Amino acid sequence: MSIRYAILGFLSANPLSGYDLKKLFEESSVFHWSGNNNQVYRTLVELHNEGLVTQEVQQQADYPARKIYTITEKGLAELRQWVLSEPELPQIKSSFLVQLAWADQLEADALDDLLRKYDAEIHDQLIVVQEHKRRSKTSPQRTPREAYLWEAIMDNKILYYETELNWVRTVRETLNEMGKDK
Amino acid sequence: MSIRYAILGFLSANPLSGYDLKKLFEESSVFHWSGNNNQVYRTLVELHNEGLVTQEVQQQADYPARKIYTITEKGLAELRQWVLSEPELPQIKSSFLVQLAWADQLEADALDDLLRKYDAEIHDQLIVVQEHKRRSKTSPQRTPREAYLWEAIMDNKILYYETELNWVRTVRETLNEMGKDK
DNA sequence: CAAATCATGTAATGTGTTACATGATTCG
DNA sequence: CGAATCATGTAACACATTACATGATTTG
Repeated sequence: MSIRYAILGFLSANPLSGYDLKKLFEESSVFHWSGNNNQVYRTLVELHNEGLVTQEVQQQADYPARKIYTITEKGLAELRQWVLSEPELPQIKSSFLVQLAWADQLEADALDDLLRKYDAEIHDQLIVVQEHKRRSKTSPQRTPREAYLWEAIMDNKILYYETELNWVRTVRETLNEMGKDK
Repeated sequence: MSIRYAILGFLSANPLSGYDLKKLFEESSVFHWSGNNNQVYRTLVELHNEGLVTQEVQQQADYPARKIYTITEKGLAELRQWVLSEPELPQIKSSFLVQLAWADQLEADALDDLLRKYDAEIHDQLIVVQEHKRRSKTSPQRTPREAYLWEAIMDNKILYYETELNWVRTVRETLNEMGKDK
């Protein structure tokens, strides 16, 4: 999947500029792109060439001009079609699990330190998404059902981090138990 | 993180050929690379140039020659250092959540269908990793602690899919409840 | 006899990040 | 007065996938 459908999605709620989209991606944890300019601006040019969006230049006094992109009928159709396409499995890249796989060479306390740091990182991130859900600004919320869907998406993230946190704590405890036996 | 540490990790247990590594990546769900030739063979050449592995060509009657790679002291040192490096947050790319975000345009039954398909996919994958854990072939298992670490890694995956499955079922039920009200 | 396996490798393309570049304005 | 914000865009590079290519052997 590429960023194009996420962009079409945002535009289906509101016309936006590249800069707006960039910020939406930066702020969001669900839309996993970093919000780098290169990708956003290039994709908008592509979508424009394909006639999925229209462009309107908005002049502003004392500020750079904004290019406002609006989704077309064709763009809406493409989005609708993609939303109906076969769901894919989430792709998880956990460099931490790879580290753990070869962590047997470490001393007990170095390993515990690693787990402690991972615990802290996950915990921080959990706070971030919980806070995010409370504010829930990214959501268009046009209908009650849409509001629920966005809430469910946030809950998915929260559940993930909660599960991860429980897991790492169990692992730490078990390893410490094992350490005592030696 | 790049594939190089995963390769060094596998080589720290056993000398292997590029083809062996490719298959390990293909079979594994934890090591998230697809096992494409390009990356594996190129990375091995790089590691060889940097002196982190040595290469030995093994001639075989009736089969193509294999290039067996063995990790060097320098390679082991680099691996050890990486294992101690700051753990990173897992990167999750869920195109399904992006689909859901814009799924309010769908009819109730089309949306339910989407959720049902996701449920099925996750369920299948859960079976795969559970089976994987039972066989647990990828693991070198040199010490009891290492055996536990590999088990914990498998459990992490299993917990993830279980949580995901519970989540999608709750979402489906809630949406069906909401549908009745109409 | 077709397909899969063994084993290597390259080409083309997709996807994503960081850093660079510009230039005015506003905020601390 | 330095840093951040607004707003656009490009260059270079990192990481990853699919497909192509070869050629013998084994399995269904």
